[in-house]
Amino acid sequence: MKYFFNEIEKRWQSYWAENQTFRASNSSDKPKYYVLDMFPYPSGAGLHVGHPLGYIASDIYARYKRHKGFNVLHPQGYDSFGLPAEQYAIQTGQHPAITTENNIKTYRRQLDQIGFSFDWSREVRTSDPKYYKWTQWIFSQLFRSWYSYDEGRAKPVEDLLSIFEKEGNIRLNAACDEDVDEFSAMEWQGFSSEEKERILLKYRLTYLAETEVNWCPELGTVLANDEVINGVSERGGHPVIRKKMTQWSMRITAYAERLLNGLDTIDWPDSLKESQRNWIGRSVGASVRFKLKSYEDIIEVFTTRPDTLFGVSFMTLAPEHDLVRKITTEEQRESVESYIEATARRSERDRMADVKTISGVFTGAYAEHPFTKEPIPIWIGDYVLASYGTGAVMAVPCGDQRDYDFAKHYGIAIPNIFQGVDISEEAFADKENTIIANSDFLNGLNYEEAVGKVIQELERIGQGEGKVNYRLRDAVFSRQRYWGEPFPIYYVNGLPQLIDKEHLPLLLPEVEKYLPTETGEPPLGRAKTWAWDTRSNSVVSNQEIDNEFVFPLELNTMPGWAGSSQYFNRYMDPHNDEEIFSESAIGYWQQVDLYIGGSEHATGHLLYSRFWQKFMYDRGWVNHEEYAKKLINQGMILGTSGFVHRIEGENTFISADMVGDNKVQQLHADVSLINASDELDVEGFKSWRPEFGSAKFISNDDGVFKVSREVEKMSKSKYNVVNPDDIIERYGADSLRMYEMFLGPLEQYKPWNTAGITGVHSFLKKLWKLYVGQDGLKVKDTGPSKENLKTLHKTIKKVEEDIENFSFNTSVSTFMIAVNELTAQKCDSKVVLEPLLILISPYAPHIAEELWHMLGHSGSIAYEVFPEFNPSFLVENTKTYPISFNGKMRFTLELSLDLTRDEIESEVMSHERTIEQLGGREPKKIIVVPGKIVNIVG
RNA sequence: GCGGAUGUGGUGGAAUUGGUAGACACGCUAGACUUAGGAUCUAGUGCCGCAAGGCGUGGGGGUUCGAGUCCCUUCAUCCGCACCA
Repeated sequence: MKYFFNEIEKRWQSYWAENQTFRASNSSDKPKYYVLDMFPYPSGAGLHVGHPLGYIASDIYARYKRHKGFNVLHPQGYDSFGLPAEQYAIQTGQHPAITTENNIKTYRRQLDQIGFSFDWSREVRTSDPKYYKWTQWIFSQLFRSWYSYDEGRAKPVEDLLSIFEKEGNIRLNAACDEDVDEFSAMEWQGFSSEEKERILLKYRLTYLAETEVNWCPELGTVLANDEVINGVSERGGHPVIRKKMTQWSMRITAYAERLLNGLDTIDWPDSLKESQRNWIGRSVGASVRFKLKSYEDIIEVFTTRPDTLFGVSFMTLAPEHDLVRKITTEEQRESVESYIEATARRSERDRMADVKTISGVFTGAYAEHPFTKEPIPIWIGDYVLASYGTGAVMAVPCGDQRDYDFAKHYGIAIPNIFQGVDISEEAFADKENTIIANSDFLNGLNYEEAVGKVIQELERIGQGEGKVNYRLRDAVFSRQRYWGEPFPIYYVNGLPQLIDKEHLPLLLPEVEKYLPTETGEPPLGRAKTWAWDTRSNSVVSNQEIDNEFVFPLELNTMPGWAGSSQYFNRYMDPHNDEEIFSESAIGYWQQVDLYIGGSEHATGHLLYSRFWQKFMYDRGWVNHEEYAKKLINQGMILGTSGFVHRIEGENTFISADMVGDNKVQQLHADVSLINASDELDVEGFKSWRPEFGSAKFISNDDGVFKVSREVEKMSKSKYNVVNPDDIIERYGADSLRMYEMFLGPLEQYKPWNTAGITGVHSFLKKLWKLYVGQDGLKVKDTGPSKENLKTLHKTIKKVEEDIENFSFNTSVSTFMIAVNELTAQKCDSKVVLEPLLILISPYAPHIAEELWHMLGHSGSIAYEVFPEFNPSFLVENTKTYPISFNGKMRFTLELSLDLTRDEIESEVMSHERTIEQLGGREPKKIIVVPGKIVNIVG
């Protein structure tokens, strides 16, 4: 009987579907385990072999945990709102919902044939109204909440109202907009309800604000900071400019400190945590307020070096700073104005790229030093960023290289405030070895002492205090797109009003075109039925807007990360129409135990979702502040592109090893036309690209045409995509699964190389032959040999360790060794071969099910409990051998695992060694040299 | 500039806590059996050398009886952040 993998795999996939084998229950006697994948965006191109890597790893772990007796939740869904479907809609007029539905069908078919153990009964789609109802609900809860710094948590707005009623906002320590004025309880009570609403909006966790945003004219939308890479859009690479717009924002900055501290409590990769720490960008220092010489206004700066306050010789403001125009003197006005204009014209990208040029202009105005009262000239310069700190810096040229360069360039004084340091060539920025001088009350102090002292003095005179500053900005939450969640918001006199939970979801309206309107409004501006009737609480025609009962609805939609920020909790109770999830569901599943996904989401999804989780926690809807205990980043599988070489200016291609001094262009050739020896199928290439049908091809001396190879991201446009369908067709899903794991460590980036798959494929054939001969099943009820058992238990031990450490690649090797050994031993004992199947089934579930079935079992192998590891079979011979070294003799003792502690002890004592270093472990091997125990292995 | 990671055969990669480096697989070499199986089986395969033997984990140094592993230093590659005050 041959191993017909295609037949076997289809049979078991339909068995699992029919029997709902992997359906998880929300109650069980077993302990729970939640294994989560980052759900995919269903793109039109379908899956390539790189996509399932993480899914295979998590599936192995999920199946392993079931074998270990856990009730495993392993769901899957689709992040189905997004730009590509919308752009396709703009081009073709096809509704994004249809595109999305088709793409999902392809994804599901491809996922199914890999044999994942997903519980599809819990599938969620972010574009499904039943799902986005709850995305809208969370938005409304954020709208109804504010953040108390005193209590360190989010609270309902009602609490804020009662504080305002009782004592105004004078003593309030809450996250809010910069421009909130103080008011007393009396004043609050005197405000109109409209004024009250405007003030409340400044405290809500999601709020409307005129913000400077990353506007991408090409995409017609605003992008979040993490969607802008080097000044161009992440998607499409279009230029991005700064623009002021009224937008919804999320007050994520309120959570900056907790997002940072929380990182210490979770088992996530260090590099990813570091990215988030960089992104949050905490720096400790002081806020200092400088009085202006001729105005009432003050300039507030943030500095990490308040100890150098006496070294200030000028100040620099960002050109966009609010006070610039006001304080500029008449003589300087012209040059200041032209500088501001020049800066505005430069894109953020140019500004970043051009770090070396020093530029700035004197405003003519002076500030006053808080202690010496000396005048400090105020400059503007584009090295100061409006978006960081207060957009103003106190310049200390002796202690900061940029300030130093600026001062040198414009001939500003560079006073030295460091004891025994030469600053004639460059600034001295070393905090550790600082002794302050020429600084009045700070003289003789080191960095730490000086910081403490100066902050104390600043506080005393009311011109500053210690401060922690963050790089993290509030997250812009509006997108000028069609294919996203509508905001549950309508406007009365320009003020946002929430639509109640009972009337959600607010469905996405139909539009004729998916482009922005002629007047530049978002696509929802084209919807004819997009007004809110407060009497019927329903959507009605825009024509009915009467400013009394019927009001306009929000035209923006939510960004991609909205739908992905709570999906992991929704899986716990995905069909609940009354609540986002029930208390009992969240109480049972608690949090994600293992989350596997790509590191590209480090500062996007993985930060925003932590933020929402903390908010949900504050309001008591979830019971863990971090939703994912452990996270693993799977490395990308890269493509190996092939390049043909065309001689410049001619329609002649030349074999890669014949190029020599010829000037050539490199062109991508489809990888399916290239064999493992880098030889091109020339005829295939000609018909693949008709324009090259008549081209000449110069082969090498062996008569073959070679291509050159390069490792790149797998992508359609690079013609290096390997489709899993083809691999499965030829080698089977089990081979694909095992090979993807065998390719290398899970976390590593690695190129796909189809050639090596024959190794794991022939392993599966050998495995099959171990159980099945020409006349059928070979397995017998005979007793196992000691050797058989040793192989089995060695394998169990190693594979368990490997899975627990996520070293899936080495366990594939372990299986190969085991099968080779058992084949050599001619093992036919059921006692050995049955548990081996359970061990292999997470990796190659189809062949395991088939053989399990052939062994006479009626149910699925998926819930069989893993065999216990029994170390007594791991008998090693005790070996002693002398090794001579440096004229002295040393010797190694190898003791077997089945010795008791006492036996080991006496063995060691007989060599007159101490036992202290043995610890509590049961050693397998003790290595001893004369005089001391060197090491214990075991 | 700051931070993180990685350097092992022709290739992907193994090597628990410092203990026989190169498991396993690809590829390659030779052979066997057969030519409809994308075969299978046997032997070999780090480098130099006929051999004895020597050399070997990016380079240099150190600790140790012993270093791929620990420490210092240096080089290379990749990733994140960045006129961040």
